[in-house]
Amino acid sequence: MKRVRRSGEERRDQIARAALAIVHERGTGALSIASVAHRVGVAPSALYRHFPDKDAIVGHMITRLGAGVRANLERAVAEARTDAVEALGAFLTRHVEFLLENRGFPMLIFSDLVLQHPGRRAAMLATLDHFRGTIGQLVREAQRQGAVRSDVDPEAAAFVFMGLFMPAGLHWHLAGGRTDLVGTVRRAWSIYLSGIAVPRVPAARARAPRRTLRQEKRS
Amino acid sequence: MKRVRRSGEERRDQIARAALAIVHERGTGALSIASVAHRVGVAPSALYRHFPDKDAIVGHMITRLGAGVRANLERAVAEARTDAVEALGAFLTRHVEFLLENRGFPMLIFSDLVLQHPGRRAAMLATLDHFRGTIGQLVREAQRQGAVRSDVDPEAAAFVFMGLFMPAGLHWHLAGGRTDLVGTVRRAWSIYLSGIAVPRVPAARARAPRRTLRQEKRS
DNA sequence: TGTACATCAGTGAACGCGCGTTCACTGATGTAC
DNA sequence: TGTACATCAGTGAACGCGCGTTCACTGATGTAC
Repeated sequence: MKRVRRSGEERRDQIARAALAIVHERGTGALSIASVAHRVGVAPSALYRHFPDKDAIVGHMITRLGAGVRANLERAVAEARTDAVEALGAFLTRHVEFLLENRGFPMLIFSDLVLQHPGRRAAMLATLDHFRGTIGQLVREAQRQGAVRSDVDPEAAAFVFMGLFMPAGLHWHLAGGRTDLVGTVRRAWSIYLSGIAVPRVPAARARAPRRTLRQEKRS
Repeated sequence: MKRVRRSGEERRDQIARAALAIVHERGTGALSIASVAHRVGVAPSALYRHFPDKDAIVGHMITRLGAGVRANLERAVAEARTDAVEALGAFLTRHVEFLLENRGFPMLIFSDLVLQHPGRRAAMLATLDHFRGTIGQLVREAQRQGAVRSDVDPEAAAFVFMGLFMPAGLHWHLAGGRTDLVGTVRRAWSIYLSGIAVPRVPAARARAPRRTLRQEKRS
């Protein structure tokens, strides 16, 4: 067999990507040293040159994915200074695109690899709290900007926000990627916006329309 | 060892309940013939007197759970004749209670046991479509009853409805059951209602208030 | 009520299999001289 | 530019382990007489 030698970090990322692809295509139960090695094109024992054990491979995958989610959130916070509602909408789209690029991610979160591993479970809870907290912060910012009703509970609004992509994602996954995930999430976002936005004032007392609040059109 | 003999269907249900408890407590990876048998208090080989193989045990669990969800949905449809919005709210509470009584259920749905099993995956998609379809139907009924705005897309509203308990449930699970799941879902329901309900008419043109539409109070 | 028998839930040893991991060895690559 | 050597990614055989499942056997329970 021809041996192809690769240097450290390049191989580590390649292994993590192969592992995520296997989780997406065949589930976490198919994630074995043998299956990852086969996908990378290497003998199973070769993986131990790059990671101390299987657990470290899973850890590397999750760390990279968590960093991706946090980067998107930070970008949303920066964008929220000008228009918090638009920042929320843009983040939602970006987050769905991120999930589409890392399709094994949701399955990984709900798997034993995370839920039965105390450290990673705690880290996942912290990430979830960070996610909720940031969304809640953006909702408060939107309230300050006058785009979201002041009687809306930002905490609850953050929970509902996370619910905008979860059912659509589950359906998309069960249907084998044959549903319009982006469109479904966009329509859900539209309803969400109606639920939290400052209502349109009666025509007689109308102020100038908000340009930045891009409400979706419904058929 | 003392042998305790049990008749057929009683044992089958006991085995299914033990399996679900193991999934909840230790994850699907810990669901083995040995672990289930140990929990039931029987030798591993004894399970083969009640099920042809492990797959049949998983199938029995899922069938029972699916029937529970469908029963709750049918009850909601019956209740919707008088007040569809109240039926939706009551169903949401009942569904959360059902999840609390069958705590391994969400983990089971997202596991390889369902996702990597073509038949069960198709059945799960059908159940999800049935769920969405029924909720959409209730939203349409609520529109006919004048409680939900006519410009709301019932399909999208059904997706958002499913998102009301998913993030709260995930958070509850990651936090080890130490969050107020029922309260969180109730607050999410409140925001959802604001998003789809017919807006309160200005005081000058106010009609009689709808008694049956119980909107949650926010602090 | 007492006895003989059929039924069938439960048992424990054994199996083949894929798993994660170890380890002595290989040989291509980069570097020092 | 050529040679000797250190480095280290990759190899394949071997390991112990838990898995799902099989199978001949056990013995308590229910029933027929």
